[in-house]
Amino acid sequence: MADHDSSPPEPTQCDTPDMVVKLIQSMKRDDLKADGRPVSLKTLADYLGLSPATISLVVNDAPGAKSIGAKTRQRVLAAAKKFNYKPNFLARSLRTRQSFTIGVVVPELSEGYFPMVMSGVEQHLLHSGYLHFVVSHQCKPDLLAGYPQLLTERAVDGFILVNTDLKTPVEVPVMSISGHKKTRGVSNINLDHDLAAKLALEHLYSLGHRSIAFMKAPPNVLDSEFRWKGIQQLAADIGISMRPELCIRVMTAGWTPEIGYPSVRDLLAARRDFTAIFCFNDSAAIGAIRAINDAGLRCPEDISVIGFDDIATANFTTPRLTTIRQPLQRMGEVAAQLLLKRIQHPKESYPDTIMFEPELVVRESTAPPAKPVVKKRKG
Amino acid sequence: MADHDSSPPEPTQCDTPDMVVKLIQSMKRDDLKADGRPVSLKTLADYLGLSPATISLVVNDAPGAKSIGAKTRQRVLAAAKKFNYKPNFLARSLRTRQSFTIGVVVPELSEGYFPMVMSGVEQHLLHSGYLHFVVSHQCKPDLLAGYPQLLTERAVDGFILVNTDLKTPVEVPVMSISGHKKTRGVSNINLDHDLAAKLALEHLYSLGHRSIAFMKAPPNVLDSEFRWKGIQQLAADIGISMRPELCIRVMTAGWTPEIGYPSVRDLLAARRDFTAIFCFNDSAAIGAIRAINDAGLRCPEDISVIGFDDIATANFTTPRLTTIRQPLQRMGEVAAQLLLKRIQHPKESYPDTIMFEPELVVRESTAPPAKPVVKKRKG
DNA sequence: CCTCAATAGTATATCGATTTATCTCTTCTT
DNA sequence: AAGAAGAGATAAATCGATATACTATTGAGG
Repeated sequence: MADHDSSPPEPTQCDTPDMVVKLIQSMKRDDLKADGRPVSLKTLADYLGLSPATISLVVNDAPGAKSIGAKTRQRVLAAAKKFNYKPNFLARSLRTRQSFTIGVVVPELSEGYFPMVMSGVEQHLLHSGYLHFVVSHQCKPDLLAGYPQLLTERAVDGFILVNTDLKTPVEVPVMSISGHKKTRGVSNINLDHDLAAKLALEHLYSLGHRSIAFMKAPPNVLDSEFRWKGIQQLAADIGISMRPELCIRVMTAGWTPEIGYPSVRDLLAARRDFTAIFCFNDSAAIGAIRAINDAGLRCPEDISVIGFDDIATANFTTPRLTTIRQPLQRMGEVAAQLLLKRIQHPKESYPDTIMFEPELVVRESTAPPAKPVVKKRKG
Repeated sequence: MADHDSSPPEPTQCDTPDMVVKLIQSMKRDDLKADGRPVSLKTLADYLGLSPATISLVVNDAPGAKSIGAKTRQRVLAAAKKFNYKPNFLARSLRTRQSFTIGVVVPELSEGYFPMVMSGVEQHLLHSGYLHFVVSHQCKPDLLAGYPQLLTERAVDGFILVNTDLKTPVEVPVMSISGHKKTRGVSNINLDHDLAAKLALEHLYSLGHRSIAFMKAPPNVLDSEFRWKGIQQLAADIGISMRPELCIRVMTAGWTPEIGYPSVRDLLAARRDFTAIFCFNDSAAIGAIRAINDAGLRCPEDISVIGFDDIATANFTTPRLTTIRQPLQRMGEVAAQLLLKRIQHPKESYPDTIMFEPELVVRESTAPPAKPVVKKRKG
């Protein structure tokens, strides 16, 4: 009756229903039914004269598939392949309560920092069959409160927060990169800021710098306080005094050079009794160098600059940037990895903090001060 | 019987089932049922003594809700609010065949270019209740082929491609930024590269440059050929000769300064008979300047450099970068906007190309050549 | 009193998969 | 021959919402 050229394998007098005939006849693309919808379990079941349950079991190689004969199994797999059957993700997610989707919350999509973290995150997630939603809250309170909510409604299986604190807890595992807040259900991925301070300050100190300016990050850089504490501690230990007049604090949010520029410009307008400046990230450092140049000074001859992060551009600025490298991509990767572990094995216990080690990358923006200002008096 | 403190409004002898009693009693959070699952239509229906259909109609303010009385409507809305009812996205998407999700495909998550486009995209999508998946194909053929497939399985309502060509067509609307390929169902968002070439070359020409080097983008920068054609055309018009020896072509993929550096370093090692160089993007320009400095030359005194894109860092490098600005954020925004229109009104007809105008941003990296090399002979 | 229309809401099928309990045959055992 | 065991597959409930067709009631009009 049906004059189709390709018949179901093992034709056990399968009474092909109309729909299937149409399917076969209209087959421009093997993966679309006559109505333009993708092939479903049911279509496949009708085609093979089996039940949807059987198909499902075989296709997923589920435990229950043990009871399906080898021959049938082959038939199913062959048909699935022939019609390029792909399970409907929404239907499956609805049933299994797993979306294979992660929510990623970042302050903004800017240069340098976030792309590096994200590329680590993406790399691991994609390997594991997960996709992710990205939202950027711009440090606006309403978005900060709303996005986790929104993502929860979208049924994400977990969160990765980058430099972002949750206002209200969520019901799924959370990884927080540079978050620092100890919360139940949240694992933190942080840098060892004490070590970072040590690397940076000892480097400057060993070059001969004694009068150092510090650019403290704005409050919405959550690492800020920790990095600051590390710096203060170490300055005390080494014997570098942190004169308040030389500690500038950026107050505006953002991860672009625009952040570093005005504060250093203003500082230089007010005073020049320092030989180095420690910036809270590389972008700010680029802004700082620009301000130094604009003030008619040179980096590093007049003022050394050290940055933080080691973004891709750092190695190509003039001068090349000396900086404290954060293994950002790796941190993103580990965040993704641990998150998936926590999602897949929720019962186990997991570390609530994972610490990464920074690394000093010496390039050209730091050098011995031209006229070393040695401060003798201590404490 | 049920001694709960909060009874359903309008107690029309509603025979609260056990479940509801438990619900009320265990109410730590109003939005979770006793079993820890979110409140569903059914829960709400049982609670109010109505049918799920009614709740659905009212909550969605659907056309059919006209037939629901004002009093009932109020009760439903009040209860929905009280229990913080949020429809299950997966269930809804399954039924309505709309995921409110867009797939965004980019080559990589790098500095500069992509974050700017993405922030425009994100801004518009979020406003409209859409989220997006981001995948980066790294210019690898298998990923390039696989990701659109993957995203299709995830039931995205549309695609935004950034500097990416689809290998096989998809069934949903597509916006292609910097794509240039005319395909049915794909709208292109492009820059006017002829104008861009004009702006750049006339700027250099008017400064007195006659011997100009050109850095041609690698093949995986899809704008490459168009920008190149525009440049060649204009060079001919103006009377600037493009000597092949001065046309360098970057072959490796990537959007970091690392791309521009080696080619310019090698060029300078071979010859120095040019006074300006036109780079295919700002990152490459940063790399180029670095190579110029490393060769013991100065920018712009010895060699002027002009970039492309106007990324955030361009205004803070030393020297500040003269560049051709692409309205990247705006392009992302328009892509998102038109995509949603196409998704929501598929029948209408839409432009297959939207052209944006570039803008010349003059900063410090271009200046008159120290010893203008005037070439008199023409064609 | 009957009909028509409007009002208020519900029953039911559906979207496409997953999962568990069950059912039907064989075949083997005793 | 009865019963157990196992193989092979399925029926049916479920996930949570949406959309269409339908019922029941009331009131108005003739």
